[in-house]
Amino acid sequence: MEDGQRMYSQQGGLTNMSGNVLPQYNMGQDEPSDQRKQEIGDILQQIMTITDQSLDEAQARCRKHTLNCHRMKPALFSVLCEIKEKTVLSIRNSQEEEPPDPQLMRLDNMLIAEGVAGPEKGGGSSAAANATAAASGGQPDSAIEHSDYRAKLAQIRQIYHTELEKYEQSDGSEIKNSDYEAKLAQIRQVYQTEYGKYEQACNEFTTHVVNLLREQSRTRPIAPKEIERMVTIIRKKFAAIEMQLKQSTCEAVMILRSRFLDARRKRRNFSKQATELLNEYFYSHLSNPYPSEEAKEELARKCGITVSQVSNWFGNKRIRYKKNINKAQEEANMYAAKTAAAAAANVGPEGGAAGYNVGGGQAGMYMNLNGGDNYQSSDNSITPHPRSQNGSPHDQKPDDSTDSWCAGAFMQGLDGEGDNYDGSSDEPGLKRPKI
DNA sequence: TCTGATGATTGACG
DNA sequence: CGTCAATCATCAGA
Repeated sequence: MEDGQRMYSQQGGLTNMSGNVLPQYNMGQDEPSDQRKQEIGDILQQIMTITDQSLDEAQARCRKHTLNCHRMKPALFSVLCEIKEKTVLSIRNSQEEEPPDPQLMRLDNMLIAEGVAGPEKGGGSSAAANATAAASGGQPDSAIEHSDYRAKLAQIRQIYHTELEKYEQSDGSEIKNSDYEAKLAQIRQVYQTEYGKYEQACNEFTTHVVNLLREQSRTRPIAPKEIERMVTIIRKKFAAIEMQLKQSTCEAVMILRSRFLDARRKRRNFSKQATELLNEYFYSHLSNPYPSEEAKEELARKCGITVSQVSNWFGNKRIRYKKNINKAQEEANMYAAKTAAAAAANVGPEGGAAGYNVGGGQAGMYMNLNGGDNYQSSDNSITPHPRSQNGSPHDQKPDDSTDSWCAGAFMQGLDGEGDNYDGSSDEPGLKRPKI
């Protein structure tokens, strides 16, 4: 804009950028009269200073009016426009039609792929459309100040980043399956909100500038084309912010995803106390180690883990107990003794090990099963393994899970309260080869 | 570094 | 849907 001021000399002579006089713009007069010279000088002076005057002054309005009504104005105006056409525009015309930023395209593609942006689910496009509608449909005179605009941008950025951090920090250690979708949705929402705000700010500012230019175009040679160009320049400036927003969103999605994938495989041992509690429950319900939903919830609460973790634990425990009964028995012994001791301390000798239906029976039962009665009947064609050998049941696919847990071994009396565990039965033959 | 223990995941089954 | 069985991936102690 300032080039305009430099372009026009006080004498009314017109110079181009290099300062040469342009004779063809001498209004066609060989020798303009002094008065005419004076008039032209006046009007140019007014034109040059008009941008320095504040817009809302009544006085300024008055001056603008007189300027606009000046009889020389149309002629001068067209000349100025022509000059501009030939200088400024031709300079800038060369750098139009830039291809879209490839990085922005990449970001866009990723956001669409992740479902953060895109048409489905009322994505960013609709938010953008809303923002556009709001901005364009709104008052055109919503001329925000320059400082306002900066503050707004800063605000957008800040809000976005605080939100982002909130999501990143919120117990990132444990991301469960359901959480992932929820968090992605949160990111999507933040992104769309912020994108909307960004669009709105951009549009407001653009509108503001356009209005300003239109206003000034009445007194200065500003062509519609130039206004358009200014709009694209503004968009370009704003694009940096857009890029930042998209980049941050992409990062957030990537972080979320990697954390989620990590969390799936990460394994943290339960606390000793939790394991203790679980083991106590397991061994005290060894005849039927299938806790009800309520029991699971109770255990989960006591252990500070989730119900599904309790389920996992019992699933693992059962299968591993069966796989290695010998060892498990030692453990069972331990827990039986422990509880017995605890009970003895609390209640008295008679109440000891009340809950422990385990019984040395297990091992024996298990043996019996394999050795004798009905086990092989259930086991199809496979020849029954002689108990004494460690030929071991580990190859039994159909397994003993037929009617009851662990080959139905512990079914009977074991459940009874009274009987405490006698670790007497030790069956070396039970040892099964490790897989 | 090796190895057993262990929590989590997956596919099959009833 | 809950469970089993196999398997994976990591932890933790030697």
